[in-house]
Amino acid sequence: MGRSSAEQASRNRIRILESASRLFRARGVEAVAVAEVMAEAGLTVGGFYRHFASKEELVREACALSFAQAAAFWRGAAGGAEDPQEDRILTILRHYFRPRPGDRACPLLAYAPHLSGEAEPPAREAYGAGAGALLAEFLARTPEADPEARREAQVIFAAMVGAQLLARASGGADWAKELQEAVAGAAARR
Amino acid sequence: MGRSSAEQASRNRIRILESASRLFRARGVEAVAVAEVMAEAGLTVGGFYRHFASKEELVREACALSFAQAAAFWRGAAGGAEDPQEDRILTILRHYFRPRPGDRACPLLAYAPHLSGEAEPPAREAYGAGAGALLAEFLARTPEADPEARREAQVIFAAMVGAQLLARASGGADWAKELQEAVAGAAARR
DNA sequence: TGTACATCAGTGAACGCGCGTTCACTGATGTAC
DNA sequence: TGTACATCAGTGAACGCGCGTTCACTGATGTAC
Repeated sequence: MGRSSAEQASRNRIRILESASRLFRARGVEAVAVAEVMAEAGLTVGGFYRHFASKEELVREACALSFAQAAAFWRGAAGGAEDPQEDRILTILRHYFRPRPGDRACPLLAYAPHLSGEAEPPAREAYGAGAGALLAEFLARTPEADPEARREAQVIFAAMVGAQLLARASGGADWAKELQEAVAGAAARR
Repeated sequence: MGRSSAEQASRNRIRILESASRLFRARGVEAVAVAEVMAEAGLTVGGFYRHFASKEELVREACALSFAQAAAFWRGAAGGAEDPQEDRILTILRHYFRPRPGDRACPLLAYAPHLSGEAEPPAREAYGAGAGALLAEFLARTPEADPEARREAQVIFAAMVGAQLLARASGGADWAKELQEAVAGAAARR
């Protein structure tokens, strides 16, 4: 196989990013090799560096994509609730805790470990921007003029992430499930 | 250097665990090499396998130790509050968010990434037990007979963990600090 | 108590493996005339 | 439009490095007599 056309090449670039987003969300950044991402995209390792300067750069762009996908999913989930009167935050939260295929796992958790250690600023910024946007999506479902409701929603957002982390890490311990229920209860009771 | 005495050996074993606990909490399990743990304990790599069957086994025991240390620290922090009338959950939470040396970082976050992926059950159980005990320590500071207060404390616990995760991963983004403040506010207002 | 010997904690080098990255090469694409 | 040539997306093997683990060896410790 020789050189690909410019259009084919940019299609491939997108495929690589989509594969990376899926795999990183499913198994985390460290556990996924560049070669695996390329194979998933139907390519071989060598070509990778025609598209990205390093794995770090791939992580940055895949991270941004993952957050964009999650935000779009939240919009769809909250918009498409059966009962339009139902609390939209609660809808998102139910979706969040529902078991789902790994490749749609929450980027908030999936990319965090790789960044908490020794990551460079650009990667942190990609995460910070994406996660901030997701939080904004969440808080947009709360009355503008009510700062108290906003703070409550912030607490619920943080609790949602924390409870999910603990449930995953403990392998679904009972106390972790109890935490999730408490968070869902708080969201319902707002 | 030849064989060490039985007492020296068991002292060394403890030193290895303490080094591992420090390093794992500071930088995470994956980022710390066995050789580094041994060097920190004043030993060399080769001797490691006289004490532990594998790195995984070290992780399990270090994880248990880290949680025990954190629980003891919480007890001390809550017990030693200047104003004995001050809310003890709030005291723990203030401690939790306060910046501190990496080697005292929260095991809830430090060990989670290594387990969320493909860890074996025994490691998950060590985490589940330790984290469950830490949660119990937290909930013990809430009135026994008030199930509503208990649920509130559970939400605050989860929110505390989630807010800290987001603050770390985003590198201290403004929105993350705002989350932390909202959580602290909720704990104060209980 | 003293002596001979087996045990085994700790050493330091080497092995094996996975992974990020590089490189010479291929041949279709794009371009200049 | 056709032709000659440069470009460069993608290939597949190789390199280099870090890390978990193994291994032959050392010599102090522990034990049997």
